[in-house]
Amino acid sequence: MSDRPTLKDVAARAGVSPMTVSRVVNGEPGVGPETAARVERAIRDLGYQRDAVASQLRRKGQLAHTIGLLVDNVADPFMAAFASAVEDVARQRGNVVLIGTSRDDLKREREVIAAFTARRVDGLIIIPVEGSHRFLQPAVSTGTHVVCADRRAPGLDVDTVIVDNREGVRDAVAHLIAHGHRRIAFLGDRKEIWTIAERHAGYLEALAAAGLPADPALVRNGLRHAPDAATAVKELLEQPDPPTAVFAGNDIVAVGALETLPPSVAMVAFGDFVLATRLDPPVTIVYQDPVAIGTTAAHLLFARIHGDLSQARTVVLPTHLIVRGSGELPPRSR
Amino acid sequence: MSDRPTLKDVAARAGVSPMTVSRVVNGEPGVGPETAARVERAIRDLGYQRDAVASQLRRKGQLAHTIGLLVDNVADPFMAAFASAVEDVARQRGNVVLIGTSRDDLKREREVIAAFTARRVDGLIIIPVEGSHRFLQPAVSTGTHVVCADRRAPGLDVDTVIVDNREGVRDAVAHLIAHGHRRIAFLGDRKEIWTIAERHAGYLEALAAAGLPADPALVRNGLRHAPDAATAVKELLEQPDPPTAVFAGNDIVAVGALETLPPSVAMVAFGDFVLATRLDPPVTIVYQDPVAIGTTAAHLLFARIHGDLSQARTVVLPTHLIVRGSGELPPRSR
DNA sequence: ATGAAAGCGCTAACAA
DNA sequence: TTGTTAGCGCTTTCAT
Repeated sequence: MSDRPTLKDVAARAGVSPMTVSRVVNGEPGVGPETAARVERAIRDLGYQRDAVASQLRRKGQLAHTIGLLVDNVADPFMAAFASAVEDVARQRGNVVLIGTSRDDLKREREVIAAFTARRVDGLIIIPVEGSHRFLQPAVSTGTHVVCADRRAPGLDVDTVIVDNREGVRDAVAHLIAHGHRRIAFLGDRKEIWTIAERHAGYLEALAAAGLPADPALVRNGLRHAPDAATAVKELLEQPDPPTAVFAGNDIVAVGALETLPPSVAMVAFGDFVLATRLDPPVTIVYQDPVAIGTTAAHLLFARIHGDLSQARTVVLPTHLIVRGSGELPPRSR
Repeated sequence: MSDRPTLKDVAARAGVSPMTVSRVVNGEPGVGPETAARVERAIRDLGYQRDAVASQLRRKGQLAHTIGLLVDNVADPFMAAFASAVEDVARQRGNVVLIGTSRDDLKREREVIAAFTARRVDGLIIIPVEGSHRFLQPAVSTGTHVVCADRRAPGLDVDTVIVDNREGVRDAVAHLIAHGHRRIAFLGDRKEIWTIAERHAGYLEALAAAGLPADPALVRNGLRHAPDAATAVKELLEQPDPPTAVFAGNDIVAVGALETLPPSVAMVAFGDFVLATRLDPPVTIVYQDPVAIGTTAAHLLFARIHGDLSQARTVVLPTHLIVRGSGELPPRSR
């Protein structure tokens, strides 16, 4: 296990100065073809690879070609697809991606982001957890660009890519109402999460628009994992005057709910999931495109990195109601 | 957008030498409490954060506390769960993770790995694509530790974490045979992928052990996406003497196959997937634990990074046949 | 076309 | 306890 070869080693072997090697490595002009060939040869012989760390240090104001990506949980299908899209764009642009997870914990988010900025990333794409993100301000003002995705971050004036959660849910709940439902349950993850709060608001707006009462007994929040949702559904259906329809606030909740939800109860879910079309009835969803969110966020970030100085903007991507059956069931007393 | 403050800036503000600030930042002894307090203050005032890049450069032989993780595709649920586990262990150990994807392309894999090693990662965890990995040898011999996960890499003598694919499939196909099936189809992803080749081998072994002929017309490989599998199933069932059971070589193929597979045809799938229990019939699977694979790989890597010099070893994790219904259906002519 | 000197931000090694 | 000097591997700047 020897040391990795340096510029100097290559220079010595090729019988030139380190500077000449540097020029060859970086494809800069001003090296004779004969010399260049000799240097190339030495590079290959030694298996030399430029040290990006050292290079970055000297090139002041230069880019690290590294971005940081912070998600809540990579194992979540939505975030996995999102992260995949970000990585793809980054790669096309010759960047590498540092990935980290917050697990819905602001302290952890701060630590991960600190570890990223300590490594001088050029920018960050984050799915922010609840809480103030003012701690990012110093990084932002010293040139680290930040883009928020999926959720807004309060007190942070940066580019943001979201979908219109409120509208998506409003339409979906109106859809259930149009099919005759009056008692519609809302199942959500932690309501501190921005998207969940928005979706809950959309739910309430749809009820209000139809002149229906909002019964708190039909709302269950804080469902983090699938089994939580399964239990919540069971409890909801056991109470007097149970819901005839259920709105699931995200894919994980939907999948959990489906473990205990009888096929006769109508359902619409926010976000798509595998095999939703294969269930009986197939599950009607509010579709959002994680790849589009990731791609858009990445493009915004790279625009900033490459000098875009315009005002921070918010891109709102559309959602689509995809009708498959479960949301069109009539209300049915059980 | 000012420059980020350096050690020197802090030193000037606190009226001490840079070295003293360095000591405070790194929690080293030999600084008077009074001085330390003044330095801390200056650090906070300026919003100073240590530059990990510069620090790493000087501390020769020291660690970057960064590892590289290469998967085929982060959006794949198996790899997402795997990556999540790796990230978790890395974080616990104070490391950050560079993530990259190969998309089943050796050239891309090489490029991503080169980008990682150029940044002096302490180690790599890779799900290798098909092909020689000898290009990693220089990195390995200059101290970059490598662990392979999920698949073996030919010609690379490094720690490897896999499951016993062959045995898992053998048992599953034997299970189908025990339930009376004689014509069992095999649906696989690209057979160049190590796991798929192993699974196919297990399939053939089970048939041979039961004295059944291996009909090539029942084998479909190269199914990369769900729709490919759906089409393959349709074609298989249309041919004369169609299969009465199907073995799906991975979760993606399974989900695709289920789009067109009639409930009367038996099925066992390799790898679990969401809602497998909710289908009719629920899907019998060969379970493998992506989190265990990721955790094990990460532990092996960190052991190496921290000086483990023992011979490269292979950890083989078990699989489990989880009986749910679809694999216990009797053969039925259609 | 090539090289020498200096320095990026930090820390190892050695004073004082 | 504190500071000085040198240098990590590279690139900028300025010479030749």
